[in-house]
Amino acid sequence: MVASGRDIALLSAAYGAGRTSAQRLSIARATDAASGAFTVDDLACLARKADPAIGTATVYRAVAAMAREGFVQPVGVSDGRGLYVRCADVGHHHHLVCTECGAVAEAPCPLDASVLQAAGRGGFEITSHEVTLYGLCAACASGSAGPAPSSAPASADGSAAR
Amino acid sequence: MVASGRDIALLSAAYGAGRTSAQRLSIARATDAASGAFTVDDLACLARKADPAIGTATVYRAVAAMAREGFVQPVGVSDGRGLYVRCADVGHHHHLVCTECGAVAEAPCPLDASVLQAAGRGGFEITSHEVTLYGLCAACASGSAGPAPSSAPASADGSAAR
DNA sequence: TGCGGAGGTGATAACCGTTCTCACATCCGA
DNA sequence: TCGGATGTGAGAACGGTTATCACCTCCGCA
Repeated sequence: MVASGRDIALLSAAYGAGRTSAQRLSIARATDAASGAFTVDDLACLARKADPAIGTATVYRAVAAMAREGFVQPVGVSDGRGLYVRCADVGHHHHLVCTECGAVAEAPCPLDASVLQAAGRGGFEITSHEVTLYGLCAACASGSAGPAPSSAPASADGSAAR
Repeated sequence: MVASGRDIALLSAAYGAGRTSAQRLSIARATDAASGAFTVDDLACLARKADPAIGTATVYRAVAAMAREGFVQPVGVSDGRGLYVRCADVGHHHHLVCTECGAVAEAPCPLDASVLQAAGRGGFEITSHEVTLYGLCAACASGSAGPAPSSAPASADGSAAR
């Protein structure tokens, strides 16, 4: 495998201290190439452009490893398929999902301790939370409906707050 | 079918103005009997206590109809199975999920307009959002680990905020 | 009360995303 | 160079969900 210093940094960020391989590098690069949210299948297609022999099981294993490292984050389900996003920021944050083109941006946590405490009245002891914001990205909002990818997750799982 | 006035109200809340049936009544009652979050399979088991002949497809159709009416709400995925909760409040609200016993409580929306606007800096126009809070219910928090149902969704989909 | 159409039902097959298994290949430390 | 640990690909299996089809039930109408 031909890996530059940048690739080595990518592999270490994606898989931690585990073993590396050409396939895993292709998959890690595919997460960079993917704009917005992607399914395992999307990732497999992208990775196969670099290495057509990559198996489905390998992609699932790599995604699981990257999720374990926090390099990608699951953000719901689209059409019964798991949806992931590549997280540039490994700290605590949430996601803004464009319902038009599927683009995903990171957002700081909009909740603070007092808000969570108030929400947890009634004896609930809140330990973690999950926030996903849906709307239109700048490009889609300005009317010039951006290039909608074929796999655009119009709604992560249809359960957006009404 | 033997339906009291209360059952009629239940059916109308669950399925809107559509046609009713004994099976749908059993399924609507099962959502009441289910404590916390439930899968379609849980619901089918509960409904079959009243009517053992209810088919799987019927339960899926009924759940889809109830979700359309906002009578139940999807709250993620557990073990690849869709997870739903019965919503007493059809207005805008979110859910507190106990990671110990799977109990679900409703919580008022912890976000206000200014918070959402701040989160949407960068051109994102936020139209809706989804918040799920995880933690321990009063019973579990007090140490007397409540009765954990066999199907307890220890974590809705493992993607709770880190 | 009887009729007819709309729509719900149960059984079952099919679909499809995901996981498991197994033999083999590759990597890395000794 | 060797050997153990671990990644890989192919393909089968699993399991939740959906589609199909013939039949049944409900409801409005005359």
